[in-house]
Amino acid sequence: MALKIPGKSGRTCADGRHTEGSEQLETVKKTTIYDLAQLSGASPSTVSAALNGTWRERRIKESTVRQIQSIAAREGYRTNLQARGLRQSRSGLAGLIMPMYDNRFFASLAQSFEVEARRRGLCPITVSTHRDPEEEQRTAETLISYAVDSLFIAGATDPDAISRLCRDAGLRHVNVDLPGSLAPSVISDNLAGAVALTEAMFDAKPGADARLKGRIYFLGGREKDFATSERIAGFRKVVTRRSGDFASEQVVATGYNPETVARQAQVLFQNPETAPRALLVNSTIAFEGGLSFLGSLPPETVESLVVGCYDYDPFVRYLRFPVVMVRQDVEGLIREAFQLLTSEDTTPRIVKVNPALIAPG
Amino acid sequence: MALKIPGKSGRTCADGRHTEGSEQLETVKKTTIYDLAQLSGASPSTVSAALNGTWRERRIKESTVRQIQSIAAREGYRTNLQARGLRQSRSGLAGLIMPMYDNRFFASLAQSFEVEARRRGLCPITVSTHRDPEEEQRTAETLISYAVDSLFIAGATDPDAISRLCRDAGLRHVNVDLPGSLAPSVISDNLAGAVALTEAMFDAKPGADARLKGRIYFLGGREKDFATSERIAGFRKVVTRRSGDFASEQVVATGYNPETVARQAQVLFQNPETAPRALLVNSTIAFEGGLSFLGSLPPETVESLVVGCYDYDPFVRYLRFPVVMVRQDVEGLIREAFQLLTSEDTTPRIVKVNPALIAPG
DNA sequence: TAACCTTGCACTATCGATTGTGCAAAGCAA
DNA sequence: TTGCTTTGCACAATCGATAGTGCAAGGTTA
Repeated sequence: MALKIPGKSGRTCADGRHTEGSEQLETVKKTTIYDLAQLSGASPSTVSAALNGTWRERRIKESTVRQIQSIAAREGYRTNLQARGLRQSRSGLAGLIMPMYDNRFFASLAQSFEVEARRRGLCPITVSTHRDPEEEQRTAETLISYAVDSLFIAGATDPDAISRLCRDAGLRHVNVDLPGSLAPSVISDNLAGAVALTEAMFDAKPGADARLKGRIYFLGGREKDFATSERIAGFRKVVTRRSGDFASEQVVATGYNPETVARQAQVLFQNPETAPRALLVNSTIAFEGGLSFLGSLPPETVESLVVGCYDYDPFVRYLRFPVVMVRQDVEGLIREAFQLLTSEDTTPRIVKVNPALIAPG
Repeated sequence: MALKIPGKSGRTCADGRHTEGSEQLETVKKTTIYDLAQLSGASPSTVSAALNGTWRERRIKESTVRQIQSIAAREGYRTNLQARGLRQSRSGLAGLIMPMYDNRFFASLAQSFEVEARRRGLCPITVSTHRDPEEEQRTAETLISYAVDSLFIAGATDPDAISRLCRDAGLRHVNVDLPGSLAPSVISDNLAGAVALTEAMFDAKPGADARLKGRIYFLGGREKDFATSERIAGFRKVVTRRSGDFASEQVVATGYNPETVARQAQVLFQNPETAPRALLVNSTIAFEGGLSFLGSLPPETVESLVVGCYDYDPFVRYLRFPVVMVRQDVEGLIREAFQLLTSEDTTPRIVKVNPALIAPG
């Protein structure tokens, strides 16, 4: 499938220009407020005030300030933020801990997070932890040690463990996407999303209430997962109402692994009596597995199938068949998260944000 | 298309548990080496050495060390990394600046970066800048001010501007994906990739050399972009050789915007004499636009088309028609980047890493 | 002109670590 | 016992900023 492109070697060097070169990496001495004090004839504290904006309240003459500022600019002065952070025990950093980057949802989450953080004058910093609980802890500890001013914990395996760390450090934090019991949490309304998605699947073709009786399935995810269990509940609710009937076999949720999901789909289609007429796949990752199996079915079977995906990926819109998707309101999640963070009330609670239904086409 | 799911409101509160509550956020006083010194009867410097691993060379008795360590553990001591960083003028942080997260390539890049950084005992930190040159500069300055130990600059609009900032700060850095002239750079071998992709498109159906003469097009990207121009060169080289002919109209590269690309595709297909029989789309973003147009064509036209995409997305494999893709060797890029960074030689140069061809199916 | 207020800044402690240096006690050889 | 080396640690300076406080010079009011 993946072919290494035959080049001279796996690695090529070229273009050994020596235009400017960076000679003395270690020699550079960064200019400090003390240097500027020397140069301007003012004291370090005056220089500091002139440059950090507190000069008015410290009653420094405006002309002095301007002079210092121009010298600072000339010398290429940059505030040492570690020193400032140490003194103020704040850093101006806002941290986001996520499981991974290469997933539409988390990628957009990071994107929105950065926008909102910058809007608030914070420097956003993102670290992913690969769903490794220890890595999560270590990362949280590290960020705390750098005195981040706030921490967003998205999709952590153990949010409460991180909460405890934050609490010990007196650090404001929120859980996003996966709730915890020790801090405010913002999550998608998975139940509402699943209800809407399932309804949409029933409504996709006329006469579905009877046609889909016992033939609509929920595929992918883990029943114990908070989000999955809520989604299953929504699915079940609608199926029961529309079909007048619900069997536990209609839920196959034993993981996200694409290969596993593909196998499970295959099993579902084996018995023509009960073969799916509608398939709700939980997450794009599981969906990849579903797709790789559906590709092996005869086109007419696939065409007659109603497919839903609880997650969003733009390319899914261009598949051989229409797919109803649910997209989480990432901007909404982040906005609420910042709101929770800035509110005085830090009692643990859950705020739900409604996702959006993405119709096919 | 996107319907707000009708809930009671856009926002729901629930579950106002008061289990543990975090009362005194501001009150917490973090324990320092001075506290531990008090508790253990040792001096702060001894405590410091006991905890940071330098105790052997400072000739501290092992029993003392153990005692201090156990007290530290009991008190939940965490090193204040800002203080350490200030003193050592190093931070233990490795920074990555990227344009965005929600793109497979950059997402994987961040992922690989984190793995490699952790392997080297660094704390990886990623910030995206939305292709905004000023944001890039600001972010670089901020990271430098936090004394990151190294900086990876991926896909920056102006790598050299960032290089200058780094140089002034004596900071090791590399360019990734987009080369600069002031620092070592690691990039994909776009020419080789385009050559391989174009060849694969010619080889997709027998007798293509004649059939595709004047009917194979390059779509998307900007000719001035470094990567795009290299890819066009590769495309052109193969087309010229296989068709014995190449017209400048066969390249339509005026941006990545999906809507624009869709329009341009439409124009290409208007004249049946010259309508594309093969289409190489540059980047998945442009590909989205191409897809949305192809969806409007009669299925048989699309089926007979040979499609290539210079970029990778797993869902593209499940489209109505086969697509040859090129996937950049992200792990390779990052590995080379770290190598360049740790080498003593900081002269600007370019290292090329071969991408991989992903055959359809 | 005395008493007081305002302006404009300098001095100095402080944040929490690291690190060069000094020095007493213990150990050892002569 | 003397003199020297090693062991084990304490002291104090330092990184670069911020912030509380003090104080002289110039203005104002009575």
